[in-house]
Amino acid sequence: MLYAGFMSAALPPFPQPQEPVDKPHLLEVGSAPDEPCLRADAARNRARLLEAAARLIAEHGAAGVTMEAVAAEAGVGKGTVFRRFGDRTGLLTALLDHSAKKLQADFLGGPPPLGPGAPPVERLRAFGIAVLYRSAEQLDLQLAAQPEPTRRYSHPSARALHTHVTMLLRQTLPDADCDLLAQTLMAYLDPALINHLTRQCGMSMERLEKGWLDLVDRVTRTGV
Amino acid sequence: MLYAGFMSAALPPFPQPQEPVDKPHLLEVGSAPDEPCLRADAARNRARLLEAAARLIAEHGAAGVTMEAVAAEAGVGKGTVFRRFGDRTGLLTALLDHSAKKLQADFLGGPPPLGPGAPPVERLRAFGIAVLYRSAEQLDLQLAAQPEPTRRYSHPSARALHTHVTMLLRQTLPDADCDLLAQTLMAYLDPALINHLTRQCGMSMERLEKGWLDLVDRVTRTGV
DNA sequence: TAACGATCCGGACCGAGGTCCGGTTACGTT
DNA sequence: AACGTAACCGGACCTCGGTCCGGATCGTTA
Repeated sequence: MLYAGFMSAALPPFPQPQEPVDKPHLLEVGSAPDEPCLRADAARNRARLLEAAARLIAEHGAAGVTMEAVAAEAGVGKGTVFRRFGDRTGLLTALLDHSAKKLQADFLGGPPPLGPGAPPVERLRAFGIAVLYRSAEQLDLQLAAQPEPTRRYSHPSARALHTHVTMLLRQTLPDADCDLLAQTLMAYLDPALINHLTRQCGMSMERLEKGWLDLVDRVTRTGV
Repeated sequence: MLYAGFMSAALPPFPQPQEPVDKPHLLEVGSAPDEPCLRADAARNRARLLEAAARLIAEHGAAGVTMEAVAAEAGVGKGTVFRRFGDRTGLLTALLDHSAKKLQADFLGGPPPLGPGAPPVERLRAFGIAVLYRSAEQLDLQLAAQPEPTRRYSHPSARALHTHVTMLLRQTLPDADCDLLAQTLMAYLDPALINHLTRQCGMSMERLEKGWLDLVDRVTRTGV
């Protein structure tokens, strides 16, 4: 099983034709009981689609899989795919949802140094390493799931990570513009960059890791 | 006139069907006299296409212009557009070529603090500000011209900037992994990020500017 | 200037993402 | 159990980026 999170939330009363429907519900830790829950057939199809996508991607690579093929493999109409996941990015993102939620759980409530309990800078270091390796594992999928430039940073998952880094930074550098610094740190962990450095420049993961630790040091080094 | 650089280089002897043809010739400072020069009609059409594209983009925005429309506006076949510029990204990049070359000339041979003559850190500061404002001016075009994640960092223009930053860093931090640090600094100047921060988060350019100066300080701050 | 070959042109063609809407199905209600 | 409606399904359809190749052009050589 590569996927998870089969429940999803529907939009407000209005079934306005062709809208996402499958918002990434990260960070919704026990809030509003707002889960209309899919109709039985819809849920079944959703599951089938994720399975089918995972199968095809394992076989042909994320880049070589067409939406129509996924629909066919799932024994479902093309419209159903788009109704459920909005667009290609949405489907791919849903496949990453499991590991995304796990990561989030780890740094929100897991054991130190990733989770609470360790000093902020320590957590920051661990965070980077964790993200680095997670991205490396699923590079192809991460790349294929990357939305167009306009949406890249507004994506809920990206914002969650960014928010966390900002918080850690603020605990260390109360007077700095942590929002911007966090953005910079996150940029270092961008899958596209990791891809470039490892596959096109031939750098080793160890080097990237060292680079992260060094970067964190430099950024958090308080005044001269 | 928004465009420039009407000359272009053709590929080796073999006219292998459907290949770029219009490589961005940045960094070719007076090297090989390797410029077969386009045939008259080809050059004429290239110019027409750039004009047409600039017109349409000014009118409908970079995102709302189709390749076919550009071809039509230029009174040319669709195939001609792709033969000349390879793909959509290629055409958009060509439109940015003028300002790209100007920027490059400025920091390679212009007056300090951008050009040689000022201390490296000073040049780095000026460089970031310059790139920041250049991107802000042509945000839409820069966004639309951004290639897919896999090619983003390998693009010649990006590499040129990166190389320069690396050099400046190495003059300041001879013992650091300047390649990686440069990548981080460049990431701060990514058009997609600037777009997000200014238009989606509502930050001011002044804040971004301060952020850059601060970042450069932190990164170049030599050991405790 | 006539003829020839390399280069280029154009628009029909293809594949893939995304949309639409008539028909179908699930589920609460009576 | 029959019914009504909201939600869902499917696949035809559209658009747009990108490809292909027969035919037209340019520039050169004789």
